[in-house]
Amino acid sequence: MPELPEVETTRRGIAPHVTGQRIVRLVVREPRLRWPVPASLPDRLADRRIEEVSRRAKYLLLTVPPGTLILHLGMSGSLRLVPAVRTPARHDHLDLVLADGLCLRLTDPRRFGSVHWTEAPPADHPLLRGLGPEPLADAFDGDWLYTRSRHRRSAVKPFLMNAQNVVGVGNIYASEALHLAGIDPARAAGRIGRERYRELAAAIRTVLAAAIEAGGTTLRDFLASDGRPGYFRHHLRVYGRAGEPCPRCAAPIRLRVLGQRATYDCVRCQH
DNA sequence: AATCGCGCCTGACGGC
DNA sequence: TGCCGTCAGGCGCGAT
Repeated sequence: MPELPEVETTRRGIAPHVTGQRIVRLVVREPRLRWPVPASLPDRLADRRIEEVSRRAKYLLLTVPPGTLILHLGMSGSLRLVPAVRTPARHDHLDLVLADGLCLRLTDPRRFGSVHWTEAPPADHPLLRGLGPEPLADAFDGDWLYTRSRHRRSAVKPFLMNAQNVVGVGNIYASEALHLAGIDPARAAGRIGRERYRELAAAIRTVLAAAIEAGGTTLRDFLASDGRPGYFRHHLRVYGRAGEPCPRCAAPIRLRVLGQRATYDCVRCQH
């Protein structure tokens, strides 16, 4: 399931191949994604050039003057570069066919992903407008989290997963970062002090950077643009490890449901 | 204003 | 073996 590291892995994988390439055409085989793929999209993209591939939160942004193609991978989506002549498989919903004979192929079994086109600055798009800071950027730190969390009564884990507070921290990395920082995921966000938020912000950066380094986390279906899985799964400290010993104190890892999400923590060393 | 709960969708998995 | 019910999971949205 693509979280920020998986999307960044995808961006890094495709950028060298697609940057500067001319789009021959867009082939839409299945427009029924989370939102319908705009019918006008093929006309807008044909014969245009991809200038840049960037990322905001979990959105991939392809700069294609005069606009921007915005892609979200949902939770089962992946983008791969394949020969345009390769026969598409069942969940290969669209192909961005490039001038060099390859195509960028979007595969998404659950169809929670989406594709958007905007000719305004992408930051103004309704889906991006309200997003919080990038966790790996300077604008994100413990002081920001501390300020944002005052008087919040919700648990810190769903607080972290709220993209208005910080983007890109999904279910896996929220559990991981809270373990690294020694914070109980169920603790009220408003009852955590400034210093602990500084530790938490550092833990988020550490976990995300390490996950990007490992090529993301593959649980079931995430594949990078070259078709290889991510290897961060082997580095996960608590996620998916209920009953196993905590890597820090050896007490058992617990599985709870918090905000309707599976949440893993150590019964002893997170407070 | 903050928070909760729903629904989208498929594949995996467990029970029988 | 095969069928069927259940569930995860990102995230926007409507309800509270």
